Amino acid sequence: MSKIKRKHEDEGQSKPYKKKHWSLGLLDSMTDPDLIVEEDDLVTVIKDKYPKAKFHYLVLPKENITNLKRLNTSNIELLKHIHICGEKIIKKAAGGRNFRLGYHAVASMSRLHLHAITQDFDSSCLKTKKHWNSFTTKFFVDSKVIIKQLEENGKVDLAYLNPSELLKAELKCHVCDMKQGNMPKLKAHIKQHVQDA
DNA sequence: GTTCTAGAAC
DNA sequence: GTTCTAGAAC
Repeated sequence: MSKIKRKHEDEGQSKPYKKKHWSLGLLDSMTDPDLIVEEDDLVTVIKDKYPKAKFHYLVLPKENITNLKRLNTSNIELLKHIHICGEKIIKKAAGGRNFRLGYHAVASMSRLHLHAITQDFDSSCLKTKKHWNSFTTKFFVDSKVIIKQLEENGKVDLAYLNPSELLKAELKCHVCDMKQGNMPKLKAHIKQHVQDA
């Protein structure tokens, strides 16, 4: 089941191939049949291309909303819909498992996306301190917090979190708070919590 | 966001 | 000598 490649379509006499910037990659993923899980008029649900846990999905609006800063009160209903879609897919695919629904305080990839991710963090794609801290510190902002902020302030502003500092924090187990010296040790450590969950 | 790899850390 | 991380990528 190899997927069809289409990278040579710009070869030949036509204008030179101009590669899209990596930060726009989610827009391609949103139309990739291999990644799409569910879809409706408002959102697309895809599998994260580099999942950081056994179950890791992204819920993205079809509307061109770049990031959290672009949100205003008119988007509240959309955010609630995104939340429900995340909840639904994770319960359907990974029913009974612990999971979180949230946004990265500062996302690398364009197009607003909700992470729906189980808390096993059992994945070979989870490699760096930045990965870890982006899902286990306050850098990961619960969807409900975002919605509440939008309702109360009419906008989302997370500057108070000092996001870039959060990513440099010491490695700490998300279950028992035990500090770990490096990523391999952390990954070995969290395996002992799997039975608990 | 990932890949690659130099050089730090062990 | 091997493991691990952090920074460049035109």
